[in-house]
Amino acid sequence: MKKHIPEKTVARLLLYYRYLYFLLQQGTKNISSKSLADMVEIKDSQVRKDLSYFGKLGGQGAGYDVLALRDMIAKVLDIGQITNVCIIGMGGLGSALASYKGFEALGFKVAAVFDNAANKVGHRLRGHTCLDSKELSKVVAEKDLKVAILTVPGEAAQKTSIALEQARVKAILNFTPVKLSLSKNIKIRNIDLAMELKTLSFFVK
Amino acid sequence: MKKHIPEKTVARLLLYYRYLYFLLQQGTKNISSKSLADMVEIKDSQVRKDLSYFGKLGGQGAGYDVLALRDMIAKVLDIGQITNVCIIGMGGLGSALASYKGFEALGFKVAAVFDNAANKVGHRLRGHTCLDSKELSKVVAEKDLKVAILTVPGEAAQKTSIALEQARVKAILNFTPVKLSLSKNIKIRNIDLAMELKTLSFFVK
DNA sequence: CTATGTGAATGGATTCACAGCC
DNA sequence: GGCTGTGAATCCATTCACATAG
Repeated sequence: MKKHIPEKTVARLLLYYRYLYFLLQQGTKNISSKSLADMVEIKDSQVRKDLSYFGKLGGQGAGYDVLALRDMIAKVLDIGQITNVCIIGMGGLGSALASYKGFEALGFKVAAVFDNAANKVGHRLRGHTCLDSKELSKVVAEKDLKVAILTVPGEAAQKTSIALEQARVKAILNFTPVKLSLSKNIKIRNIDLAMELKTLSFFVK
Repeated sequence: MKKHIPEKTVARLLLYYRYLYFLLQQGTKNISSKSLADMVEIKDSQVRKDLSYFGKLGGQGAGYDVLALRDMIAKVLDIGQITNVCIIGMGGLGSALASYKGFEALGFKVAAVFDNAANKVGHRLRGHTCLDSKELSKVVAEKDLKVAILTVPGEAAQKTSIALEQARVKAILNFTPVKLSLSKNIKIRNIDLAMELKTLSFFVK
């Protein structure tokens, strides 16, 4: 039971959640750290350590109650709550993410999409009316958006991210290969798809 | 100058490469580990440690030669070589990746795309004729594909990944939220977009 | 006797600090 | 003097191992 939770642990909680969800559907009531660890292909001690950040959850000698554990994780991760997000840059990737089912499944709702190309602004794209990037500040404030997904071309990334910061967004999921320089009040997570592919293929030898 | 190169180092090499490329265009001939580190927002010692895996590259007291360094990284990472990849699952995400410019920029070429839906197979999608997943083995062998991008729905992931293994693919970039169970001869890299978004938004509090 | 919760040990990556070379 | 290359020190995450509760 500590205060600071590592990022890796948060990521694993979600994996646990998915399996617990599945187990519940099957009617499984109880599970040991070992069984859960096997499903995720990690060590049982890792599971216990991760869970220990959140207090005593399992009866000793008896494993964990699946329902209680799932609910605890759901609460910690705010699963069940809807979180509104916006997407800036409706190119191929942005458009795909605008209708990505995986986000919905975790309670994310794409509440606004932006672009600055005249042939996109004002048009329906993947169920959303594309807004002009100029309206970012206004819309972010109106809808109280805290998280943005950045899928603009690299050249526009830094400029757009400054606009996001000014619009008081709290976090950016950055799909551009550009290192964003912003104040550290704003949390950034980078996903560089080409880099992932390159790193993967490097080890194929 | 060691033998085993950490994955994190490989990922950073690509960042260095991008900046070196840019510096060359500017006509910058020489750079210190400190300047390069500042651009990437890491410590200078990290840069030197990463580079030291590949031998002595910088004149001591004199920094690194931009051109030589860029070429070294290009060689290590096979930049300039075309690497053919395939995509399995032409939903929204798969389609977006099929025409993703970032891949091209690093020398990846989408050489085949697959799906098993009757309304997709045989049709042109993003410049590629969608092939039937049944032909995986045949096409992978013909085109000597080593890397696959997996963007099928979660339910189909494990089954499809087995087909990929049988087709002798060497690496999979897995966009499904499913933990693939395969032999360890096959290298897997997981990108769970919803998890990334969830992990990011967890820390917004 | 079983399986948790957690300090202690390990392992890996990052950072420091400085000897060595330009 | 300036800056690299690298062992040593540090930091953080994972794993071990065991006292403890049921």
